[in-house]
Amino acid sequence: MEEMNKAIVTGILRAGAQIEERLNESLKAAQLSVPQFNVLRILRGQKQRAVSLSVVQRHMIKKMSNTSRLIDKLMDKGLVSREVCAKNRRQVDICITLQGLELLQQLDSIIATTEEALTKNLSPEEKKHFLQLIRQFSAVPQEKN
Amino acid sequence: MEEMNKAIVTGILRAGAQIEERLNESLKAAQLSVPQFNVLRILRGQKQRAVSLSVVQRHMIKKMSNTSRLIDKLMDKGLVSREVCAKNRRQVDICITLQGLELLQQLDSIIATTEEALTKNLSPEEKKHFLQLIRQFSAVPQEKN
DNA sequence: TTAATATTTTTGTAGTAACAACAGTTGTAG
DNA sequence: CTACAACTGTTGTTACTACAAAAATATTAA
Repeated sequence: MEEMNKAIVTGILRAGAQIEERLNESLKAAQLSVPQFNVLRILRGQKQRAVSLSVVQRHMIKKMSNTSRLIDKLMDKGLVSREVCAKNRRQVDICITLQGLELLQQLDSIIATTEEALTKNLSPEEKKHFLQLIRQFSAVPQEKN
Repeated sequence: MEEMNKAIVTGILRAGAQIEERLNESLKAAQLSVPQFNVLRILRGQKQRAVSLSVVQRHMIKKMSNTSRLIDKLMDKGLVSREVCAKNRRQVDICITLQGLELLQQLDSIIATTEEALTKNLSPEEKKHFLQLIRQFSAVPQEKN
């Protein structure tokens, strides 16, 4: 059983490395790193609403202590905007720009193709089952931070 | 279906991040990073046999272009030895030291516990099935490098 | 043998991440 | 109102990673 646990853990790590590698390739032309791309998608998910840094962090895959500098890079590229929140000046309102939305839209089909290629070894039935299991794996009993 | 592919991909990334986080905690006391730990296990898997850098790289989870410097760190800690290969002086023979083996042995139970905790949401049956699916996910048609 | 090519590892460089310390703003208690 | 604590985000520092170029050795061809 110990062996099985280890095999599962390394299997996930291996699959994750494989995914990151492919995504990196797909994003290279757009000069985006995987975390940057994910932040853009998080912001798009907020439907144009400006959100604070902490909200972005909560949605990120990795905790990432320096999200500030990641946003800096996206700012430099004109993909997001950032301004001090009027209601609480400790916070910053972050928002995806039109240019950011356009870039994402352009990447959508590329990424969809990559994701399809990555999952091609699984049949639709297997995908469904796998998704259920991977979610169960990551499920947290309580606390949803 | 596109949505399902995306959900699977992000699910794996999320699970992977979760695993790395836990492993990092477990290895912190030993001052090892996850890649360093994995290299040590790879070397142990070779049963004391000295192996070249490229062999280590082939077994690593991430390609990692600078394995040299990772090995440097392990050398500094006295966990591995490295010497120029006698038969082909381009290569280096890398070998885990006794001290490295002892450290691994000491970590084995800690890591086993961590891995068990990480997989606790799955029943034995589900683990078996999940392992089969994750392996299928990562399977490569041909080429086994 | 010499030159050209390939293989294996190392190193330079720049970008990215982790951790902790810091600064600015807000809330609360006296 | 002032002082203290809490919250939010930024910055300093150090270490790590990726990519490409370099160095050292081996192999091949002329």
